[in-house]
Formats: sequence, structure tokens, C-alpha cells
Amino acid sequence: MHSGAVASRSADQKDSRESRNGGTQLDAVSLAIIEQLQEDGRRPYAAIGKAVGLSEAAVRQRVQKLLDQGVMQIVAVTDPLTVGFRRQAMVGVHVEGDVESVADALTAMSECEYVVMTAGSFDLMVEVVCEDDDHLLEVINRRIRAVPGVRSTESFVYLKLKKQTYMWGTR
Amino acid sequence: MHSGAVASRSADQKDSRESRNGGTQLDAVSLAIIEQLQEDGRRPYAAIGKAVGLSEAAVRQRVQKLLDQGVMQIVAVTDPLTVGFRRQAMVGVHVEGDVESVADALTAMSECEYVVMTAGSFDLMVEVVCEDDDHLLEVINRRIRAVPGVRSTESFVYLKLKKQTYMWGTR
DNA sequence: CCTCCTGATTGCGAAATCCGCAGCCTCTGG
DNA sequence: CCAGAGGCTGCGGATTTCGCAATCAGGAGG
Repeated sequence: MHSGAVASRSADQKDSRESRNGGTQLDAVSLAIIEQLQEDGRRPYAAIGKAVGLSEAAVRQRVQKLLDQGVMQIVAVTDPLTVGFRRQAMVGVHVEGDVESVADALTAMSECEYVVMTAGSFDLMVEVVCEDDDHLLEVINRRIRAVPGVRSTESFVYLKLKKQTYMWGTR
Repeated sequence: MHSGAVASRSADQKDSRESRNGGTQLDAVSLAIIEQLQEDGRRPYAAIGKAVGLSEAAVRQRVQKLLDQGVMQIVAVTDPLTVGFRRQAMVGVHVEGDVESVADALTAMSECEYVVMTAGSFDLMVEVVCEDDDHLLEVINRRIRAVPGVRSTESFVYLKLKKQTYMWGTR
């Protein structure tokens, strides 16, 4: 995951803007700009402009708008394992009642980095990042299962991260 | 997902560097720098330096090293849904035989954005991003299940992305 | 205790980039 | 035909990035 929507801040997918379809339709140029930034988030506007055929100022304005609209975000991404978080897991959640309210509750937990509503045997899939086994246990058994509406959960502890990209555009 | 390891490029988690523990130990200053860049990947080095108590040049060198080492990457992250990819899904995979080789095969597919080996009822969890239902069906039924060693799969189609952050450090 | 090395940090100018703004153009709607 | 809005371009001035040489700190040896 994690290539998913842009969390406006530390919070949730604020409005439900365009989770529906694609909301603001992006033209080919904006797509090209995004591709450039997917390769290098710090690439200078002038270089991007040259690549997509636009002036430096125009690129700057477009990027700012994409950022403001929440269509994209430029951030540093790391491997939690190299930064002190020893345990990560994907947790499948079975919900009874309103799924969205449960999702909101999980979204509020800082340990949950990724929350998505799904179709299938799980109603929600959540990625949690913890410092150690105790922490992971605490989050799953005490916090997540304590949320009203959570019927049961199933965990998949990460053994090894094999791939993580943000370059869909380039294919 | 997706806050996971840093794909060196378009490829996979190259070496298995430190999937083990945390490899190169990061000191508090580097952590602080990463936190700054998790908030804004384009923040100027001088501003970061002021925040972490280091000169502009020192920050620049540290960032460059973190990038070179593959500890972090600075990129644009979007919500695939707003960029034309209509279908996303998490796929749980049951493997017989060598899990790693299957993981490598999946990693090679451009539609698989995220591949992780897990403990639990699934041996692998894969996030796939497709343009439409046909494409998704093709990827899951023809491509993934065709990989030698894949015994069976279970899909969880994304209905709505609720949260996605990269700010674990700030808590 | 002194010296040699290595690695990280700092302090600069010079070059490149970012930023705000005014002017243009195009498209839409009175 | 005339606003008005939106998007682009050009252009200085302020900032930031870059490359480098000098400085510092921390061992390893002698």
C-alpha cells in the first residue's frame, strides 16, 4: 500500500473528495510532472519543465496545485526496519456494523500507517508499525480489537519487505 | 504498506542489506532529518539544519548519504485512484516450495507495487495496481497464479483508501 | 604524549533554483 | 464586444544548492 491516497497531514483521507473515481481529471502534462517527481522528489522545476515542455514557473504552479489539492505529496519514505521499528504487520479486520466508523477509529491510531476498506473476506486491511513484539501485541490485541464493531482480526507479521515502488506511471 | 523499504530504483529490495535488523544504525540527528523530510520532502537544507542543529552543508551530506545507502528515498506519492488506476487490491498468496523465488517473480511484475513475505496464513502479501477490472483479473488469474510455486491466492479489492502516512517518526 | 588518519562538520563564494509578480492569451459567459 | 477567470511566460531578486578547502573529533600506533 502506501502508494495510495495522500493523507492530508497526519490525519485521515479528509473529505472523501474523489475516492470515488479520480476526482479532478489530470491531464497528460500533470501526469508527466508527477512521473518526474516519482523518480526524484527534489528534481528542480526547470528540469521538469524541460522534460514536459513547460516553463519553470508553470511547473511550479502545477506542482503547488497538485500538492494543495492533495493529489500528491512529496515526502521521504523509509524502511521502518532501518529506523528502529522492529515489527510490522498487516492486519485483516472483520467488522460488524458500520465499517467506516471502525476505519476512522483505526485511522486515528498513530501505529496504523495504512488503512483501507476492502471487498473480500476482510472488511478492512490495516498496516501497523511497532517498535517491538510487546508493542505489536498491545496494538493488535488491546487497541484494535477494542474498537467497537471489530468482530475479529487476523495478523500477518512481516518477515521481509521485497518491493516497494511509486513508479506506476512509468509503464 | 508502502512505507516499507526503499526500492533502490524501479527494482526490488536489492541486497538484503539489513532486512534483518536495522543495518546501519542511525543516530538521533539523522532520525530528526528524516522526520523533517517526511513532513516535506522539498524542505531546504538550511531549514532542516536549523531544526536539527547542524549546518546546511552537514545536512546536505547526511541526506545524500541516506539516499545513497538506500535508507530513505524522496519521492512524490499519489493516490492511484486519482491518477487513472481504477482498481487496486491486496492479494494474499499461499506458496508451496521456495517463497523467496515466488516473491522475486512477483516483484518483477510492474503491476505489483508492494511485495512482502509474511508469517501467518499467507506466505506473501502483494498489492497490485491496475487500470480496470479486466486488467486486475488478468494480473491475478493469469500472471500471479501462473508463477511456479503459487498454490492459491485470495484477493481483497480496495473500496476506499482511508489513511496513508509516512510520519511514524513524529510520535 | 605526540602523530597520523579517517570521517564528519563548518564556512564560504559561485552557480543554480525558487519565488512573486506583471503581462499575455484563451476560453466563457453575459 | 466586454469583463473575468485560469493558465503560461519572462524576469529580477532573494534563497538555496553545490563544491571545496579548512577545521575538529576520535581512535590506532609508536
